[in-house]
Amino acid sequence: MAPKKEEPNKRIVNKGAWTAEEDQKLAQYIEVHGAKKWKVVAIKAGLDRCGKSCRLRWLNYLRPNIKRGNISDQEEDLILRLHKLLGNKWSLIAGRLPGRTDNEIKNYWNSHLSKKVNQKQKQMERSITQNSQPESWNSVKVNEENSKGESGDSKISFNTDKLVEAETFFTSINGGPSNLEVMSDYNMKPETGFNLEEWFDFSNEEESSSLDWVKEFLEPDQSFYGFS
DNA sequence: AACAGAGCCAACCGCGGCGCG
DNA sequence: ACGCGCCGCGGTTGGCTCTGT
Repeated sequence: MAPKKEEPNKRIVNKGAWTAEEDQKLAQYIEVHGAKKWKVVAIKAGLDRCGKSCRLRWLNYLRPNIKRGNISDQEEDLILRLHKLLGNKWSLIAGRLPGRTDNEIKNYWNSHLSKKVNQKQKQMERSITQNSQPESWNSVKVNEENSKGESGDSKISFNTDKLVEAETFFTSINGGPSNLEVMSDYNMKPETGFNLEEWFDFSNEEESSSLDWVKEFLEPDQSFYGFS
C-alpha cells in the first residue's frame, strides 16, 4: 500500500515522549490561559502536538498536586473496593483518589492488582473443589464479571450480589442513598433515584485533596478481596 | 558480561457522548 | 433533526528498566 500523501494544510504533529521544553511550554500556557480548548492550547502554546496529546500530558503528568508512585495500602484497598463496585471505570475510581490519575490507577491495576485478585481467585477455586464454598467467594466472582466489561459500554453493570454490596457501601456514607433497589435491572443505568456518576462527580467538592472521606468508607474489614 | 523475558508506565488509538451551528 | 468537531474514557502498545540465567 502506498503511503498517504500529506495534506497541504495539515499540521504535522509530534508523537512519542514529551521533551522538557514541550512540558514547559504547555505548563506556561495553561498557567496563563487555563486548560480549555485543547486544540487551541496546542497551537497557541507553540506545540507541534494534537490537542489530545496535550490534554493527556497535562492531566497525567503536569497538572499540580499530582501524586506519583507509592500507592499506599489505604489507596490500594480503596481501588480494590471501588473496582469491585464499578468495574473498569478508571476515571470514577481516580475521582475518589486525590492526586491520582485514571491512567495511573489503570496501570496499577493491570500490573499489580489484577494479578493479586486472579491469584486469590485461583486459590479460592482450589479450596472450593476441596471444601465448601468460602464466604468471600461471591465477592471475587462479582469482580470477575466486572473485569470482562465490554469496551466502549458506558453503562454500569450490576448483578444482584453487587447491588447488595453497593447498597451497604452507600448507606454507610452520610447522605448516601437508600433506594438502590431501583437499579435492580442488569445493565441498567440508574435513571431514577440515585445516580452513581453524579455521586462520583467532585467538581463542586471542596475537600477533593483529602482522603478523609475514605475513613468513613472503609469498613473494619480491611481485606475486601480476601487479602490486605 | 550478555542476553532474554518480565514488569512497568507513558503515550497513542478508537470510540462514544455532547454541544453547537 | 442533523452533521461536525471536540473532549473524555478505556483499551492497547511501544519502549525503557529490571531481574534472572
